[in-house]
Formats: sequence, C-alpha cells, structure tokens
Amino acid sequence: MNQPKQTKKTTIYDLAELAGTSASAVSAVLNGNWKKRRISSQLAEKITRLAEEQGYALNMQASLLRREKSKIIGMIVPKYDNRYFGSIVEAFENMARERGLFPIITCTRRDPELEIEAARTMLSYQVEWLVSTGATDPDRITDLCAASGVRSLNLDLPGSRAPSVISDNFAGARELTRRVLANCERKLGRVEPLLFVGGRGSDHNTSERVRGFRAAHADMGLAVDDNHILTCGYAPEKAEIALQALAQQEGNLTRGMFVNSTISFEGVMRWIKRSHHYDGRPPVMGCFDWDPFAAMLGDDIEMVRQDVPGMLNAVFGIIDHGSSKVERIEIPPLFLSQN
Amino acid sequence: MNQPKQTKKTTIYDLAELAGTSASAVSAVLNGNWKKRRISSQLAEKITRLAEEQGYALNMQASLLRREKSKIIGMIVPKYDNRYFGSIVEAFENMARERGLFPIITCTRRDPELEIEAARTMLSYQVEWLVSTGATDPDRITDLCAASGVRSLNLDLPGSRAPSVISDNFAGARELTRRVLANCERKLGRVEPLLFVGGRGSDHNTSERVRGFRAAHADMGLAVDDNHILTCGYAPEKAEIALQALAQQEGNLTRGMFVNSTISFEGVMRWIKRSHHYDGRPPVMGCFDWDPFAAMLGDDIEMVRQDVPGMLNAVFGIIDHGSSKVERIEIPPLFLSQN
DNA sequence: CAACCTTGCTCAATCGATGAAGCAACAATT
DNA sequence: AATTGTTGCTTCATCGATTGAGCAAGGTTG
Repeated sequence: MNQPKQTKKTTIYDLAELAGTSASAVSAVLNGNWKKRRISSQLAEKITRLAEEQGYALNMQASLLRREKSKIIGMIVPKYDNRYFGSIVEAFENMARERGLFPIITCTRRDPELEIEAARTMLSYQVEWLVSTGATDPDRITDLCAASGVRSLNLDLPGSRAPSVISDNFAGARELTRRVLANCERKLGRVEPLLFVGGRGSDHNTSERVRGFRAAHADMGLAVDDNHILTCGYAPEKAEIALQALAQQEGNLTRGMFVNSTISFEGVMRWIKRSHHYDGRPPVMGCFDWDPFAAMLGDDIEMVRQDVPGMLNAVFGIIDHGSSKVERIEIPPLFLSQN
Repeated sequence: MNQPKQTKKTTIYDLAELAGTSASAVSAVLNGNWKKRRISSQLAEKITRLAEEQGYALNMQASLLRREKSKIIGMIVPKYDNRYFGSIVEAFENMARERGLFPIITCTRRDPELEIEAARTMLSYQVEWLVSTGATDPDRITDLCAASGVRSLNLDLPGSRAPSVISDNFAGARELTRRVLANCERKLGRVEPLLFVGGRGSDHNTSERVRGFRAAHADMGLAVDDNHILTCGYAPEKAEIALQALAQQEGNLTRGMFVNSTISFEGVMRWIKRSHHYDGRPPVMGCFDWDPFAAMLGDDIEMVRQDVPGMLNAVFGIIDHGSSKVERIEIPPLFLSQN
C-alpha cells in the first residue's frame, strides 16, 4: 500500500496543497456540487484521485457544524433482547438510511434516568428527530427535545405531547383472547376464563390489553376474576413468582393463559416446566408478541405479531411530512400462521 | 414552563450575554473545569442556573471539532435478531458508557458493501475505535481504519490485521459434540455419528466448529461422513432446504444433530415439524448458541452459550490498554444448565 | 512603596468544512 | 473599442466550543 499510514488525518487543506488549489475547491469537488461551483472536470478528477490516494475521510463534525441540518436521527429503545425490539431497531436503521439519515440508537434498559441522559446526549449530537421507543416517561423526553427545538415521536408506548405510533393493543388483545378462548373450547370442550400474566398495570399498553382481555371475556359472557390479572412486571422472574404465589393460593390454575410479552412468556414457560403444575395437561396459551422458538413450544400457542413495518411506516410518514400534530396512530397487530 | 420554545438553539454566547460574561467563562463552567480556570463559584452558579433555565445543550459537533479525542466508539454488527448479537450490543453499550465513551452501533445485514460504507461513515464521525462484529471482510475494514489512523478490532470473526476476540470455537464444538454424543448413548443406548447443520464453510468459526465436531467423533472412534457436514449458510430456509435434500437422498437422517447457530436451529426445528421426519423419535440435539425458548423445545437440547461478557471484557481490555498487538484471543464458551 | 503573587476573569486563535462574494482572464456582443 | 458574459477559480467569514495567553484589580511581602 502506498497510502500514508499517518496519525494525523488528511483534511481538505492537505488535499488543496497537494493539488495546488484551494480548500474550497476541494470541498466543492468532494461534496459533489462542483458543477454548481464551476470547477473544471480536470481539477475535479485530480482532487478525487488525490482524496482516494490519501484515504481522505470527511470530518463530519466540522461539516455538521457548518451546515444547518444534521441529518441525524436518534432512537431510544429499552432492550435489544427480544425479536420485537430487535426488528424495530433493524427496520429503523434501514428506513433511516434509505432517506439519507444517520441513525443513532441507544438502549436504556427501562431506566428512566438513563432515558433522560441518553436523550440529552442525542440532543448534543444535534439529532433532528428523536424517537422514544417504549419509554417510561415519553413526555419528559418530548419536553427536553422541545426546549431545543427538536421534534420527537413516541413509538410503542404513547405520550401526550408528541405524535405516538403504537399497536392497537385493545383490538389485538381482544382478538388474541378470543382465539385462546376458542382454542380452549376446541381442546377442553368448554370455555373457561383465562389468566392474564405480565406487564405493568400502570403502562398504557398493558392496561389496554387488559381492557381487550376483559372485553373478549365479556363478549362470551365470561366473568374475569380480578385476582387473575397478574400485571407483575415484564421480567421473567416476576412472572414466575406471581404464578407460584397464585398457585399456592388457589391450588389449581386456569387452563388457559394470556401472556403479555415474550419476556414474561419466558418466565411463564420456565415456571410451568419447573413446577410441573401443568404436567400432562398443558395450558392453552396466547402471547402478545411473537418469537419463532416460543411459537414452536406447543401445538396451538397463539402469538400476536406487532406490525413493525407498519408502525415504522407510520413513524417515517410523520417524519417525511414534518407533521407535528399530536395524534395517536394505532396499528393493528397481525395474526399470522405460526410456521 | 418558562423555557423559551425557540427554534434556534442556545449557545454559550447566548448564555454569556445573559450572564454578562464571556463565552469562555461559560464554556469553562459548563464543562466542569472552572476551578482550574479560576472562575468564582458565584459566577459558576449563575451560569449553571441560566443554562438550566434556557435548556442549554452542548453542541457536540463544535466541541468535538475543537478537541483532540472524540470519545466515540463504533461497532458494526450483522443482525439484531438473535440473543447472541443482542447481548453483544447491549453489553457493548454499557461497557462503553461506563468508560465515558459514546457508542455508535450499526447493523449491516451481512452485506459486505454496507459494511464498508458503514465503516466509512463511522470514520467520518471520528470514532476512536471501530469494532467489527461478525464482519464478512474484517481486514478490509482494518485497512480503511488504518488509513485514517483509527484502531480497529474484530469480534466474533477473526481478521489477520487487527486484534481479534472470538469464542474458542474448536474446544466449544468439541465439548458440545461430546455431550450430544453422550446424550445419544444415554437415550438411544448407542452412539452414532451426528449431522452438522448450518454456517458457511468458508468462515473461520464454522470451519473451527467442524474441526471440533470431527475431533469429538474421532475421540470416540466414530467416522464422520463428509455428506453429513451441511454448511449450507446461516439462514433458516437454507437449513430447511439442506435437510430436505439430504432426507430425500438418504431416506433416514442421523439420530443426532449439531446445529451451528440459533438462526439455523430455527430452520431445523421448522423442518422437523413440517416434514414429520422425526415424529415420535425426536433427534438428540446440540446447538452452538443459546436461546431461552429454543432450550425449552426438548428435554436435552444442549446449547453452548458464547461468553459475551468475557468476550467484551477482552475487547475493552485491549481498548483500555491501547495494545494493538495483532493477537487472537479465544474465549471459552459456557455450558450452563439450560433452565 | 516597589516588586511580586493571586484571583477572576477576557481575548483571540483554532478545529475542518462550507458557501457567498469577488476577481482575473478570456470570449462574445454591440 | 467598450461593454457584457462566462469560466474557473480564491478569499474570507462562519458554525460553537475550547484553551493558551494575557490583563486588571487587589493583596502580600520585604
């Protein structure tokens, strides 16, 4: 290689000197508007070649400082450890890149302080938009952004001061519950109220899903026991503990379950295996969220798939059109065949 | 709120004017070295209060342009859709943050062109280090970085021109194979060579795992049929197709399998369900990688867990000590109980 | 009271890229 | 020959934060 292995980075000034021209000519050539600036194609070619040879890389910090738009878009996400958030992040990156935006993503582990700090950092990096996914306090992030004149947007969990794109949790939960109840009937010969496990009672999604869960029961004339709504949190261990406690209290658990997220589903399945409670007569299950392996765990585990592409289309629809109407867009989740 | 909802962002000059002082005093106060610069605590307090009131946010672009170190660290990752990469990314973010580094992560979907482009972009953002995870051509990325005087490092897949941190694939595969063979013996009463499914024959990890697979067979005096090494790629569909083809060709498949990644495992399990090939006599399985739900799919599915914290400790060990010795660090994977 | 130190700031250059304004050289038009 | 137009550049201010150098006011020392 004849590239100089220098420590100092090559700048447009270095290239200008090598080419015997000015930095502004170099800049014009390298950012592509040399035609507009009437640089001869010979000079353009020479500069391009030199840049290549020297391994020149634009200093984005300098460039962004000068320009008015950063083209950086930020996303805050609670975790990377499940399919739902994983596919959100992946789709977000792709769609951002398609639009010439540079995505910065950070994971805040459902920690409210980290969320705020991450948002502040993103503002420092001059993001043009900030998407808060599953944030514990989206409105606070919106306020922070607003103070810097940055647009924000909520995904997965709604806020009240910025546009929000979420799943239609009520309809999704109602349909999921309906299906699980139908499976109950088919497999057990009778319907029987289900158990609801997982999520935080205080969050919008969980409360909407509980509402859908109740509505589906009401539709079939079934009464839901309030003790059977275990909104014990999302963590697998919490689901295990809650089930254990209920089993101790009631002896026999319900024959069907509605599990609110794959994260909780992990705890539920672990408890079922360990406790041997359901040995020989596996429960009829539904889960609000999808995971390929979880779906294979039983014969008829109903899994709702949240429509990630649909949600991100809505997100980028708002971004593309700059609309800042504080609206809530609810995307119907999908019921696909499991295999 | 009395914060000004302006569009223009507040700068240190605005704050200086409001405080009746100079921008340099404001800068000194806000970046914490006002003691060094002998600013009175009264002025410091006043400036801090004003900054708060005005919702001031540092312009990182300007700050970084001036400073010598960016404290930005980049990571390139192939996918977000499995536990292994998910936990790598999450741990990387945490460990970077602990060190006061700002992590930028991007997913390149195993696309060589995207990898290079992403690396270039990261260089533009003045990353101090670039970690290439599972890159298809890590050396090319190393060269790109070297041309800009940026340190790089390979994770998961090794390269030849930068330090590499990988799992001990050979030892891991050998032990995994040994365990699966032992399970075979226990469950079927006899040992019998396994089938190897998934991965690319050309990549280092796969070839090392095949080597370990063969070694474990040799240890037990078993011969491996070359047709039973299906390095068909990682995608689930490829595993399905490969199994289907082999089944058609051979009639009966082996009673045990070594699956090279959870991604491939998804395809294998799907094929097993669809084809009914193993109905009534489930295969004895091992998988190089771990997934909580996949682990629950059978009674004795052996899953090797790659030691993500161990690998990232090694990565940050190199970063912390600035060592650029081109070495290969192999981290032994973990065999934990599945539940 | 001169020499020196300390305190508490301000000034101005700088980082690298950008783009408006300007200018020299030459060509085309009247 | 004078005017206008075009081509192909260069000059310079600018973005916002940082930091070495410097300076004025007051205090201390011999």
